[in-house]
Amino acid sequence: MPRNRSASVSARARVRAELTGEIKATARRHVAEAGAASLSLRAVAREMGMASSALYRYFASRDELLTALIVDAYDTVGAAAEEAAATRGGTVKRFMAVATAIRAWAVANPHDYALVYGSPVPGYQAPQDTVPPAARVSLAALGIVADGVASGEVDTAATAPTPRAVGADFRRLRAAAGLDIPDDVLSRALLAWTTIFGTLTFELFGHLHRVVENYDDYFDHQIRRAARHIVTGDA
Amino acid sequence: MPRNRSASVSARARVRAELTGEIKATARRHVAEAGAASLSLRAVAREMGMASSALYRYFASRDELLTALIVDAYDTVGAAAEEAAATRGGTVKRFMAVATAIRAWAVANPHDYALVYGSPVPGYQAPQDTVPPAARVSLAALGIVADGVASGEVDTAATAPTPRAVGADFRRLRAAAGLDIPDDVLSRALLAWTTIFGTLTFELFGHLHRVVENYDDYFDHQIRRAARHIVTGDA
DNA sequence: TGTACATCAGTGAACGCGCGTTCACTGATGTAC
DNA sequence: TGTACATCAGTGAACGCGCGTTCACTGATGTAC
Repeated sequence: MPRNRSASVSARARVRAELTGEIKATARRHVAEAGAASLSLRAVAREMGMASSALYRYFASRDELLTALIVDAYDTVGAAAEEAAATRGGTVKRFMAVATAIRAWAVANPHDYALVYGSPVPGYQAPQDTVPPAARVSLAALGIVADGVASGEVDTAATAPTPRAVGADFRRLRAAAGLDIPDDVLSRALLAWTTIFGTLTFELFGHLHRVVENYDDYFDHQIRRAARHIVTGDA
Repeated sequence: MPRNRSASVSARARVRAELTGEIKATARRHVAEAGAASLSLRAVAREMGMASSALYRYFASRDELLTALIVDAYDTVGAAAEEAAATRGGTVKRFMAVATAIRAWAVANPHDYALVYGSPVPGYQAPQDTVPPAARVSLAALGIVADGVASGEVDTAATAPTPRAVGADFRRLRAAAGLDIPDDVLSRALLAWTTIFGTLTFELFGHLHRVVENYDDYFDHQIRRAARHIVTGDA
C-alpha cells in the first residue's frame, strides 16, 4: 500500500516538521531576548514543556540549532531581496527596492539582523551550509548592477584605476558570482552595498542615537546617493 | 605632613590603579576569547588568584567592568583617530589617515571592535559615560571635513536636494558637533564615514571571506573613493 | 485484516560544571593627635 | 616618635540559580509479512 505507507510516513514527518519549527521559533524568541551567546537548550525545552533531552531528537547540539536559525534568517532576507530585485525599472529604482526590503526585514527582525550581521558568536563556527543562503541577498543586488551594465544604463568608463590586488579579488568575485561587471562599477556597487549594512548597523546598534531621528528618510537619502553613484560614476 | 600624607595616599592609590588596570586587562582577554556576553567576574578573579568577591572592591558589578572596557576601547580608537587627524595635507589625505588609523586599531583589536561596533550585549545598557568617548572618533573625521569646507577645498554646491526630515537631523548634528558643514557635504561625509565601519564589519566578521583576499588594498581603494566623493560631490 | 517486530519520541536522573552577588570576618595600611 | 582608631583590601563560605550532554528506559507509532 504505497499510498498508505507514504501517508503515515508523512504523518509522522509532518508532526516532526511542526515541532522542529516550534523549537526554532522558541529559540529565536530566546535569542531576541538574551542574545545568541546565551541561547540555552534547557530554557527552550522548559518553555515548550519538554525534557531538555528531548530536543536532541531534533538537533544534535546547541550549535546545530543556532545554525538553523542563521540559515533561516539568511533565507528570509534573501527571499525578500530577490523579490524586490524583480521590481521593474532602472538600476537605481531596483537597487533601492532591494535596499528598502533589506532594511524592512532588519527593522522588523533586529535580532535576526544582529545574529547574522553582528558580532560572530564566540566559539561558534558557521558550517558551510550557511554560505549559499548568505549569498542570496548579495547576488540579488549585484544582479541588478549587472543588468544595468548589460543594458548600457551604467557608465562603464572607469574613473579610478583599480589597484592590482583589488583587481585580482574582483576577478575572483566575478567568476564566483557569474556576473559581468567591470572593476570600477564593481567597486561602486560594493561601496553602495556596504553602505546599506553600515547604515543599518549604525541604526540598529544605536550609533545614531540622538543624531538621526527619521531613520526612514535618512536611509533612503544616503543609499539613494550611493545607488546613483553606481550608475553615474565619478565626475 | 602633607607631603607624607599625599605620598602614602598615592601609594595606596597607585596599587589600586595598578590592580584596576590588571583586572581590566584580564577581563579584556576573556572578552576576546569568549565574548562580552559571557564575561565572568569569577573567571577573571580565578585567573588573578583572588577571591571573586575581591573584585567588588574595584567594580560594583559585572556591567560596570564591561562599561570600563567599552570606555577604554572608545578612548583608544578615539585617540588614534585624533592623532591621525592632525596629519597635514588635503581633505582626502587626512580623511584616509583617520580611516587607516581606525582600521589599524580594529585589525589589531578585533574584539574591542566587536565590543563597541558589533551587536549590543544583551541585557547591558550603556550608561551616559560612554557617550563622550564614543564621539571622539566621529568628531575627528567630521572636523577634517569642516576644515575642507572652510578652506574652500570641498565643493559645497549641493547636487541633491536634502529631504526636510533629513535636513532637520543634520541641523541638530551640526549644532551638537559645533561644525559648519552644509547638508549635502554632511550627507557625503556620513556616507564615507559609514562606509569605513561597514567595510570593517564585513572584513572582521567574515562577510568577505573567500571574496576579498587583500583587505589592506580593498579598504584603501573603497574608502578613498568615498573620501574623494566628499570633496568633489556628484557629477 | 492481524500480528510480531522495529523504529522513533520523549522521559527523568545524573555527571560535572559554571555563574553574580552578599556577608561577616581578618589583617594590613593610613590618619589624627 | 608613639599610640589609638578608622579605613580599606581581601577572604571564604554561602545563597540560589543556571548550563550541555549522556544514558537507560518506556510507550507509542509505523512496517513487513
